[in-house]
Amino acid sequence: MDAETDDVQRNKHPAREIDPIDRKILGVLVEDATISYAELGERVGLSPPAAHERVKRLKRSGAIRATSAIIDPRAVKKPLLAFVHIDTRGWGKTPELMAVSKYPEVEEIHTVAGDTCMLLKVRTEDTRALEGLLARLYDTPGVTSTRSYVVLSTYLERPVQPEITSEWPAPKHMATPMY
Amino acid sequence: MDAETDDVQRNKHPAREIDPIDRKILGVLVEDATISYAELGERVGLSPPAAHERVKRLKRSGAIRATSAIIDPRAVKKPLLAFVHIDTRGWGKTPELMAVSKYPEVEEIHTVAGDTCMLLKVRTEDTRALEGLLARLYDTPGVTSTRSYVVLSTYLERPVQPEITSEWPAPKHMATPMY
DNA sequence: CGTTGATGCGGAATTTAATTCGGCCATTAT
DNA sequence: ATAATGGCCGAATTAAATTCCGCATCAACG
Repeated sequence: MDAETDDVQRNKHPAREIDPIDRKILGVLVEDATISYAELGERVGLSPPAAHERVKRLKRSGAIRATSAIIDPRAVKKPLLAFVHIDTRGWGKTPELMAVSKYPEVEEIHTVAGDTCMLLKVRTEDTRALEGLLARLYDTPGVTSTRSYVVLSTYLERPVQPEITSEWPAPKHMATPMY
Repeated sequence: MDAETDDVQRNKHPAREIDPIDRKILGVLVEDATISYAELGERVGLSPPAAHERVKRLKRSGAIRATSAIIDPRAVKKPLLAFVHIDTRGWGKTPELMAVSKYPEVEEIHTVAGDTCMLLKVRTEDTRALEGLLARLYDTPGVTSTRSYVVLSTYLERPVQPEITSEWPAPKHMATPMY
């Protein structure tokens, strides 16, 4: 079982390497998921049915996990963005800690190495609601400390997860690391 | 000029409060942006044209900022997720710092209060590429120190920004803060 | 080499959905 | 009271998604 099968596949069908056209398609769909296949084909140089088939394959293979509307947080009254680092006893994913994922304020939960065990991305109506969330976290068995980073302003928040690039940008500085 | 006009409006048209049906629509669209208006209307209790008009309005008002395909980071060879905290001299948004937003590895840039000035969410192919990015950051004038949190595993990553709830979940613990 | 099978493509046809239109009802302002 | 507005529905029209073939390319295989 090679890396491809183990990684991307895992969840789904028979992989098949992502080619440059696929990357273009992904790039377009990240910007607008409701584009017509006619225009998508236009932009990537394919006929509408061909573009359609590519997209179907990308969905089947799991490369496209979902399509989603990007909501303005202010419109749903959750303008406050914060990152919360949590230290826990034992570093385990206990049921109590997992229950945190059911809080609607919590947008992401990751575990990271080092002192900080968990890292949350949360959105709330205001600092008062953030404090309420922190209170609930401290009530959660296993939580020993938290540190919050309240976002003052956001310069960049790309439409979605990874940035798609057709040609790989040469990381110029990588040739001369300085540490 | 009231808060609504100042906040949500700003970018766009004549606001008009988001009602429970709008919230339901947003919730559905966050889960799947390519659903047909027929089914959307079905789920929120409207006819297809009515649902269509609601969505158009939500887009015009800016509540729906965009639609996007959610890509599996492994499919585009960027399986490594990390959060990078950056301390800078002077706390200013200099052109050099803003140029960081052009790095394709960088998915989000926020400024936060406290010692840490900037907070980045980045995805790279591997730790080597992350180091390359850090090297570039250290080359950026104004950067004094960085701290990286490499994500070991992700428990939750909701399809998109804020969690949409039709009825507000009562924050039980908020009545008894403990600090 | 020639053959076979599989894959990806484009054009045309068909089915389905998006969009427009007109009229109705409720709420609000005059 | 009544006019005006906004939001909805059902029907009609337009546009797009999806299916259906036939063709070309490539690779494995005889």
